[in-house]
Amino acid sequence: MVFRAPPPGCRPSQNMRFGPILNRAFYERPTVEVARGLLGAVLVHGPAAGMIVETEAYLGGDDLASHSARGITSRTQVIFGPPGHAYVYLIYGMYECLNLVAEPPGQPGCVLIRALEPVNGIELMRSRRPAARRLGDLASGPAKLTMALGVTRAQNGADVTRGALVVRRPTGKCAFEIEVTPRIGIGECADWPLRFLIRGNPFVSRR
DNA sequence: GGTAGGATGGGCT
DNA sequence: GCCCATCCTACCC
Repeated sequence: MVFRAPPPGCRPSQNMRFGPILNRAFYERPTVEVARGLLGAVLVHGPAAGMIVETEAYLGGDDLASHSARGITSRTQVIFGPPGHAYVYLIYGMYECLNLVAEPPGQPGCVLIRALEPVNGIELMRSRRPAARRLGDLASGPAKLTMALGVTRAQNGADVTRGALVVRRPTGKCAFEIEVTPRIGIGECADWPLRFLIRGNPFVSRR
């Protein structure tokens, strides 16, 4: 199967070289700053990689949409731990979603990665995502991208500042505007403006 | 182009 | 027992 070429615009080049790994200090900041800062960065898992084009912030305090809202449990303890770690959870009994923990240790806050623009290892991603018919379907959703990258609950609690699963700065310049909308698929706090996406990027989960 | 409905299991009341 | 931070298929314009 031949994928249609991606449209022109602010695109990462395929087989691009990446910059340095985002370090602990990057994540040890307010969750919204981390969510915005992750846009344009490259999520790498082994040979597969994609540029982050859509994120959502899940806060502490009175954000009742957050899994951390009802306190520390065996599932949510990672969110209260040190920043720069992966929080991966099972959703609808079938799919897995990847978050990156923000805020100082002890303070809850995490960023859901909602969509990637595939960059490297696209054939491998295709083999992991047989249902994807177009390049734009490969990683354009929180569970699609974990399938494409091979991320599972085995990575829950993993340190994303070192190891197989990391986030890197892109090299070179890539200017874009950040669009802000309410988060998708939640009941509580449904109108809070905590979804961030690269404006005009065709690989987001929805417009 | 669009959407209704089903899959499927862990977390929490 | 109910609720999901979802995706895919079938079916209908």
